Amino acid sequence: MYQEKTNFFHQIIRIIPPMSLNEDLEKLFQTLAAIMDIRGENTFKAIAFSKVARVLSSTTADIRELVETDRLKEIEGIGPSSQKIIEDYVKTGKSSDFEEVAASVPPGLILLLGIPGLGPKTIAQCWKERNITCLEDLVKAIEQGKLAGLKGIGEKKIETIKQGIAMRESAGQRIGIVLATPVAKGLVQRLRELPLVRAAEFAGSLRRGKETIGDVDLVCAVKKESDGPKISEAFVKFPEVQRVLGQGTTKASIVTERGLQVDLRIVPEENFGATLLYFTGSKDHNVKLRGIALDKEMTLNEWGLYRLSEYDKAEKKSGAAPAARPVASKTEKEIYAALGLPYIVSELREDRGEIEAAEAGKLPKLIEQSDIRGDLHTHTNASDGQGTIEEMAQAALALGYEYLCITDHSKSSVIANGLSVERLLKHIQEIHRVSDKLKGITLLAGSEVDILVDGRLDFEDAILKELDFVVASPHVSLKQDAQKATDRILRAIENRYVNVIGHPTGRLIQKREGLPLNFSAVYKAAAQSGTALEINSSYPRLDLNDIQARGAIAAGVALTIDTDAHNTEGLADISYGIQVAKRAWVTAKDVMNTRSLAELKKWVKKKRGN
DNA sequence: GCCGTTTTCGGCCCGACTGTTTTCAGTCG
Repeated sequence: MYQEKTNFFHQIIRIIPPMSLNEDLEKLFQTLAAIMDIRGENTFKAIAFSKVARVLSSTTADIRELVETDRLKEIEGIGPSSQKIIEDYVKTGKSSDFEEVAASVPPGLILLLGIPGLGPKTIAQCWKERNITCLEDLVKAIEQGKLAGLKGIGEKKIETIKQGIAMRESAGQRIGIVLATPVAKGLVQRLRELPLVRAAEFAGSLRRGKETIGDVDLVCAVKKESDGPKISEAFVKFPEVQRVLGQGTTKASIVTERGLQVDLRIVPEENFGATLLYFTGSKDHNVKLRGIALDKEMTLNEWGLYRLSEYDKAEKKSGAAPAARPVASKTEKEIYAALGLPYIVSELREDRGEIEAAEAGKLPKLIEQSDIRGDLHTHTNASDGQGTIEEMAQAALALGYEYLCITDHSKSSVIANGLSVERLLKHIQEIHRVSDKLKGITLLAGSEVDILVDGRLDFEDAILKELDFVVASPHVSLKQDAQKATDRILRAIENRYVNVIGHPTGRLIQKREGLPLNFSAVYKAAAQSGTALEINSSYPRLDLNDIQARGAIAAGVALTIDTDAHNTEGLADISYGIQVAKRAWVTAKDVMNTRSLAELKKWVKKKRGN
């Protein structure tokens, strides 16, 4: 049933959007969904609009082009109403349909939906019966006791809302995976060491490899239900725990010293796979799986996959598995199999076509860390790194790499102690000298040459020519407009000595937007010239991101996955780049540093044209 | 609002928890 859509998706994926339009429309449809909720319209209207928002946020299709060629309606989830809104917006920069709806609800109410414990029904009630139209009104109403008397709202509810507002105001923003991953892995390790524990994993967006997360979800399996309390008891006493938020027989919730909230669920081992699947998400992925289950007259929940006929008759009590024999529940793999699907790795579970691809037997064989044969973007103490050439080489050797490219900064990066031409030429010799000395690994003499504001490079071609490999990266002037930024990167791509564009946008997660590139043009030039784009694995770069990297490979662009390591430990960050690559559907053949050294050299030579 | 190889109308994923209730509505993930 998804075949046709899948084929279409593969066709349109070749065209890439200017990000801002997609983001604008995403926000518009999110708002529309929120308004539907507050107005109390059919819930499925809101769900339909939020689905449009999500589809737009995760597509690599060029919306403008889809509008021009009248193919918008071919995207699953976009019906006539949404189509009209998108078309109007693309053509005129606004949508009268949207504005009309938006005018029906005070804009301040939409922000209230972000308060935990406060939902659309209550917000609508506050608005209609107490004339509350924004956060300030709400705070005042609570202070003056004006919420009392509303149907279904008692003292406790008001207290919940108050706490929700406070929580939102002090809300720690989302936490980077680079902080959360070690904590989660440490806790999982401790759980596994407990005598009664049969299995433990982290779930949630952390397991899906998202770049930031809200909290950490852990799932832990025990032999029998009655073991739960002991695990819960032990968990809240782990040394990382700073504060205990809640502790029950099947779940516990704590905060670590860095303010990271961790929720633990404890289930019998026969339900472990179902619970892990459920809490790994994404929600949209799970919704689709449940739909498939229903098509097969089964039902999927956090306890397992059950035949509807048996499930309906079974006795159910809260907090325990239903008294029916599941079709599958112990492992995720068994559940997917029972649904007629191959196993889908967690990084793909975003409802971005993975279920349709799985049904069609077209899931890609994703890249693994073990496919990486070398790192092509690393620094030493010659510029702003901390290790010597040899120390970096030994660390790369320990990772099993065949080659390592040393790419210290170029002369304009003064703050980073960038190399002058003279220093660079000596550095090249030194890299080759160390390489000759070492067994088991080859060092390439490279440079991370600055892409200057107008796209010129920081070294002349005559110098670049002396290098084995060139990474060109933007470091300054990262607030250019789209035209200037794109021209700048295109000019660098066209240079025959440039092999990779390093961290192409220069963004920093949660800190800096980066260059607003016209990716469609960048991909085209990169593919035609034989220039790779980098997935920079160091946090908070992760640049390209998952959507951009997926667009790149669909456009036939080669990638590299590098760490930009500034010390020996930094080389291990490759795992984060691999996660981004997996989320981008990247296979080993899409990535240049999975190739042998000979192939890599051949590729460099080809672009140089000699 | 969106969708369709049993449907162009009538469905649309599921359970836990909380608070306000006396059988349920709202919120959340």
